[in-house]
Amino acid sequence: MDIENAIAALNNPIRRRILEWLKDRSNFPPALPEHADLEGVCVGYIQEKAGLSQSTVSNYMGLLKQAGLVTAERHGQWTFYRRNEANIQVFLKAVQDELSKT
Amino acid sequence: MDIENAIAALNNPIRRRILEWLKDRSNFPPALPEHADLEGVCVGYIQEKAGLSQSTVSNYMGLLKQAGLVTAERHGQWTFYRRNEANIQVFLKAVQDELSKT
DNA sequence: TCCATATATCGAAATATCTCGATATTCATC
DNA sequence: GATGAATATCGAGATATTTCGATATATGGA
Repeated sequence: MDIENAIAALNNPIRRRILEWLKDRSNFPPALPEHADLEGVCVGYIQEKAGLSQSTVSNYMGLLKQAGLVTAERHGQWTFYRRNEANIQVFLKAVQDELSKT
Repeated sequence: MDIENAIAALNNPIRRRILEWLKDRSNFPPALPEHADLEGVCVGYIQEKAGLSQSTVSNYMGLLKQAGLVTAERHGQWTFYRRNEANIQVFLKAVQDELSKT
């Protein structure tokens, strides 16, 4: 958990929005039947929702992953991204500890 | 309290460090006798501690102020900056609300 | 009024980020 | 092994940030 990378990754409204969307799978189209049991959302769905180019969204997800805010799992030709809830909490605690006075 | 500006202001290790230093007045040289009753730290002291140019530090403090993380008070030729604890808490709450899942 | 001090603002060069289209890689299917 | 689909990586132009020195502004004192 790198607070430096995490803040940089969060310093962009669309990346923050993606993290919010990923809170709820129902923000995206239903998974394909063969993916019904898998967690996370594929890049294509995120791209469609964000309205940015494929390469930009892939890059964004890479930044979020490098920051530890999401995890990636490959299944066939798809990469499924989902929030890393534990690390997000670690980050929030770290920011709170750094910013709070006492 | 603008979460957008605040994250941008915090996306810099020295600005975050300045906010930490400002938690405790004793991180800086003692105030001049005529300022003994005033809150906050003047730009010169912050500059000295940060080891950056005067214009850079003035710019940094302006960014932190615009983000609502500090307040500025002019007294004579000095500007005294101090943390805006209330807004910092508001910011922390906002980030928590935006990032936390539930 | 003139000068020194503290801070703010300006202009610019170096670097980083954003965002894209093009290309490469990976994997499933025929 | 050729093809198509999903994703990653590359290279580049546009824009933003960093940081500085120089200059402007404000204030207090001789």
